Amino acid sequence: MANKHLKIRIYNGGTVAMGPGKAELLETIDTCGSISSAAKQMQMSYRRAWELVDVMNKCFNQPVVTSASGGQHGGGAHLTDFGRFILKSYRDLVVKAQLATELELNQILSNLNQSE
Amino acid sequence: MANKHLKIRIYNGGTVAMGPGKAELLETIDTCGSISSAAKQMQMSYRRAWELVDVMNKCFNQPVVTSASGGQHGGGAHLTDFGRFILKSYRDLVVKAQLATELELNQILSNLNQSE
DNA sequence: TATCGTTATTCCTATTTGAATATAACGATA
DNA sequence: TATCGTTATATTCAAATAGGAATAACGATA
Repeated sequence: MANKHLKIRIYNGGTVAMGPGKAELLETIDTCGSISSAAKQMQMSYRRAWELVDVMNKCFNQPVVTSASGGQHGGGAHLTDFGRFILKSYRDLVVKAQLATELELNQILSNLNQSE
Repeated sequence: MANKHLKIRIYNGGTVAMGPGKAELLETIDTCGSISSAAKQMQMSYRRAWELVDVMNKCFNQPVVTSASGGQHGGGAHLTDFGRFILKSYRDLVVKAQLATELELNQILSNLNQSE
């Protein structure tokens, strides 16, 4: 039953500004301190991780992640306060949505076949 | 600001059982009476519309759409009572989710750049 | 100034997706 | 039984997407 679930994405025009994957990436960058190590931990190419960050930074009116190259450890990336704010808003949004729609969600999920 | 919005999809494993596009298709089939005319109205290929219906019918433990070929007008398709039930559940779910997350949604949407 | 791991970017290829086309089957009706 | 518009399905081709590999730039440190 863990494979039946709800996903919420927030769009800016045709592009996803925030969603499950981007939120997870932000959290992983926060704990890892760099895009590359976050990508490795999430088993995602650096290219893709960087692109997701780029999309977010371009969608919002402030950067959610700042980064620098060079230095002793090659550089790194970290969430901005704004990034933390957006991330928390999204996480809260998902939780509240799940709570508020328990009835309807269950009406749908309980009628799904098993998958995988 | 109409281009900033939230989309909710419900997954059965890796496949989308219900989402904005499938819900709209169900409504259009309901008013049109056939997959082909619904596809035409939504400017979507018949092949794609049929596939979306097929995915839904396979995801759920009962069909959401039944169809028949042949007859005076070539046949047609219509929503089952179960299909109407799932559709209404999804529509209610989306409305309730929006209402319950107004604060967080606005915190995110208000920080998005304009797009298009 | 050489080293290091990371950021940032480009290029090319493989895979996936989507659309268009074609065709058979269907069955109520005239 | 001929007609009709639809369902259902396969095939092919173009387009979009994803992924991998390669490389330059960066800057603190030794």
